[in-house]
Amino acid sequence: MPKLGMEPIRKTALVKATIVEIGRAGSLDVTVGQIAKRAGMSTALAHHYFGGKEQIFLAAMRHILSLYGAEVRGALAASTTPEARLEAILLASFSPTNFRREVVSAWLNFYVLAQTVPGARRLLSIYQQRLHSNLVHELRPIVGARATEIADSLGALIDGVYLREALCERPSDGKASVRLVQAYLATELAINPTDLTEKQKGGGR
Amino acid sequence: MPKLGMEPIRKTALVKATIVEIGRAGSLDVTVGQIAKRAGMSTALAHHYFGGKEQIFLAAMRHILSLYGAEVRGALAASTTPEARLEAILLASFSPTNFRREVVSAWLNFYVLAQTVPGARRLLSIYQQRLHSNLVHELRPIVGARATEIADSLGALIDGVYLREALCERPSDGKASVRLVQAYLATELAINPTDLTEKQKGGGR
DNA sequence: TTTTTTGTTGATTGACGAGTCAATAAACTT
DNA sequence: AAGTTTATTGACTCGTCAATCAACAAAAAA
Repeated sequence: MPKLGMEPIRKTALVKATIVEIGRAGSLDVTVGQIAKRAGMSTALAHHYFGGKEQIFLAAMRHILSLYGAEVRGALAASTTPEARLEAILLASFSPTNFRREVVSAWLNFYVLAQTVPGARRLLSIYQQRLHSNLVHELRPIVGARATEIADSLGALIDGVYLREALCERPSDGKASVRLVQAYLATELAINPTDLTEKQKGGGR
Repeated sequence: MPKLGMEPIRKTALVKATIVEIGRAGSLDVTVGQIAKRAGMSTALAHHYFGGKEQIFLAAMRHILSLYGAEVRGALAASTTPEARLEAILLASFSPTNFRREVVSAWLNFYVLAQTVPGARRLLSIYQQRLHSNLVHELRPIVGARATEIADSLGALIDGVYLREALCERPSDGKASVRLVQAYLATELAINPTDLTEKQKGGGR
């Protein structure tokens, strides 16, 4: 039955299966056999297309990251004001696509993977840098010099929310998470004008 | 050479070795052999005292958690005002003891462990609850009803900072982390009066 | 039609690792 | 002194799993 052009199909099947299996297992202790089985093929074929387990993992990570990236890009393109664009980034981060249980679990495990596999670390660094620069870009016009600082906090906060989501047994609640992060952001933005006004009035308190 | 009363000595040696090894490996893929070797004994002895790998891991987790707990308790006892006690909690969270590379890495991996091992999950839940209630207790007199909400954010933020610390290759910088979290806290506390005033003026959004 | 490329798998290899066991030895009890 | 408890380990079992290989099938190229 060898239809041609199987490679991309099989690869994406494997990648998706990998994410599901990692999500199910809650760890990277997932055998190539499990992944291959879920993807509907033999372990040999998985090795044939990817060469090794590590590369399967990296491909899965790349997939998650690119899904996330695409969603952010789309959301950004649809917004105009910095405020709206900030919200768009948050919304994308906690969208149903990215905030599914398995995905969050996979995400957490990729953090672990990044500790040992340089390739994984590189991917994660890129994601962090992009998030950071996106945030800074939108924050700058609103809060000026404090942009980087706030972006750091926001980044950490988002990661923290992900982390806690991975642990709690309730089904994911993106809404609540967005609200939490938005509340932080609102606070941070709300205090800024005050701060500025006070400074203009001449009174650094 | 069988001196008596070895059990506690060997157990703590194993626990410490476990944390070191997990920190070094950056994952839970650590063999009992590695742990035992670092602790200066045979694998058989490790099994003899703990019964199995999982129990060694749990003991290590309990150890980290109790270290952290002790430090928080001590810091709390030495402070009086809610503000000082809040700061004390942060300081303890990022103290050199708890914010060492290996410990942070172990911490991250315990999050992963908690996904699959109920015992680990229980331990982590206890930690989270305690942190949360500690924070709420100190926040309540300052921010009233917003206490739980802020405590949630703070908890997530702390975890997030830990997460990022585990990844970045620079040596741990507790100072900077405390500063980041404190900045958030300061913002949150600073805006509170304003918020109240606005609400009293009639604008619940 | 032969040949080559692409797809596919069952079976095998080789390594590694958790947990067990039997054996040895020193201390403590009676 | 004989027996019991505690400490300790080398050697072994048993399972698992990543990776490889040889072989087969079908489409494409020659």
